[in-house]
Amino acid sequence: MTSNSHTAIRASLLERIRSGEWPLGGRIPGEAELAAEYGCARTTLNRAMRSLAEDGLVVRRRKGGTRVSPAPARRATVEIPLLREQVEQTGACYGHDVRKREMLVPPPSIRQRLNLRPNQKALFLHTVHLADSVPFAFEVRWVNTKTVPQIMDEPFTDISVNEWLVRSVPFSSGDVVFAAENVDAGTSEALGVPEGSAVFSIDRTTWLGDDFITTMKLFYRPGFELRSSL
Amino acid sequence: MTSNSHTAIRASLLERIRSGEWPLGGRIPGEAELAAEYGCARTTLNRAMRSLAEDGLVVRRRKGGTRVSPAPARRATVEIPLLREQVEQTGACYGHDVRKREMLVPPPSIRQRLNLRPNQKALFLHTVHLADSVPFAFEVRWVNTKTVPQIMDEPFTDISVNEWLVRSVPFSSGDVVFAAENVDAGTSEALGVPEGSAVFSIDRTTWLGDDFITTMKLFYRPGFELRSSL
DNA sequence: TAGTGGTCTAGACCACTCA
DNA sequence: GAGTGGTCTAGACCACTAT
Repeated sequence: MTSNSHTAIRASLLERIRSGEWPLGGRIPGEAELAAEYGCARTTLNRAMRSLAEDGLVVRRRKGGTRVSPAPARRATVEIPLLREQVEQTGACYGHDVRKREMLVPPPSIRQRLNLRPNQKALFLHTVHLADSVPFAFEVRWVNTKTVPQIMDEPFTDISVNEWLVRSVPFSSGDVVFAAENVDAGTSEALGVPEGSAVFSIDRTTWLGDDFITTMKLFYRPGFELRSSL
Repeated sequence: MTSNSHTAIRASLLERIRSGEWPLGGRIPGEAELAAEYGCARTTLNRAMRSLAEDGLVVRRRKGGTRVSPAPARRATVEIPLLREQVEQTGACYGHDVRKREMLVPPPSIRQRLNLRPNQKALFLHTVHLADSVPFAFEVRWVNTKTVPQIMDEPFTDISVNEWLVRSVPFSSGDVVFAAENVDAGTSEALGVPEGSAVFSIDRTTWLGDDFITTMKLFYRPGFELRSSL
């Protein structure tokens, strides 16, 4: 049990919201008043209330005061761990197999995403991620070698492209798209599942500042679930 | 452009990480030192650095100091809006159709999730969510009427069960599971798609304090994508 | 225009943990 | 034991916006 003041106050405020003391959409007393009630500095109360606001539970406006959010933001935070960790968490042994690795001129859709010039080549990779030697996920990736030239010297025998990038590129922002798809022939073969099976896919593009690094699509073995909490 | 001190400092720190000034896994100067460098109070620098830590970009430990995270947490925050809003964002007109509504004794798996006694009934609902009169998502839901008795009096003609719950229950925590599935006969009929199509599903259970409220499974029309950013 | 949250400061003490 | 982040305070000024 964490028992800082701001944590405890946050919990107390949350309880008062849950109990209905402050109804949905209703106004909550001001910071000064509550700080006096809790016997703390306004700064401390502010931190607790700000935390609730960041979670979308209350809406705050200068002069307008703080209100209980009438429709709390349903925001789920999903962890996207390294595939190796994901596999090892299930107790299985991780492995990976690079099925394809070549320099190619990408199709227009990818070229645009990676912000490449026409006819400029990029590194194209197919990787099968294994859990106890059974296919766990199939990865199709394009890497912008202009941004990450060192990647050309990597054998990817010990660590996967996925992991190499995470551990080599300082910090990158990115877009993610989750979807469900019926697998095509190539993917079904790589995953060892019947064609048409429903697979969970994650399509991710990352960049560093203004420089595009990589775009990747990952198809998980049927039965895969992405868990989270609200 | 937001230009508070802590926001600006956070951005500056992030830039210094990206630039490689502080390498992956490397140690960052202490708060006191950086505060002096930026000419601000330690509190302000602390807030900026804490924000980076919350995003998983740096790892902080007392005495150990602050280090650039060697493998930044890949954490995506996904918004789970009301279905109505989700539909309206696409420019379509929202509608919903309650296909089934009855009090039933739930199967054991659901009974356990809702924490009900054996033979205790719960409200069972089938709802089809429509976008311009075309099925957009199919919802199967169980509601614990002991926790939310008022729901029995609701007609759900104007607003959907989904929305009624969001607007009536103060705040709830919950679990969410995202998956991909080949639709079964009943769902394919409700969505008007061929049996076996890959659909994106969200399975969500919510509760208020220790009281379970509802558990729901939502199947989206094929082609649905959940977008997010890192 | 006045009230409310947003931010910042300077200083203090504490808790954790590395050496 | 000592260094570093975690937290708290009391007070101040500012920015936004409801009335």
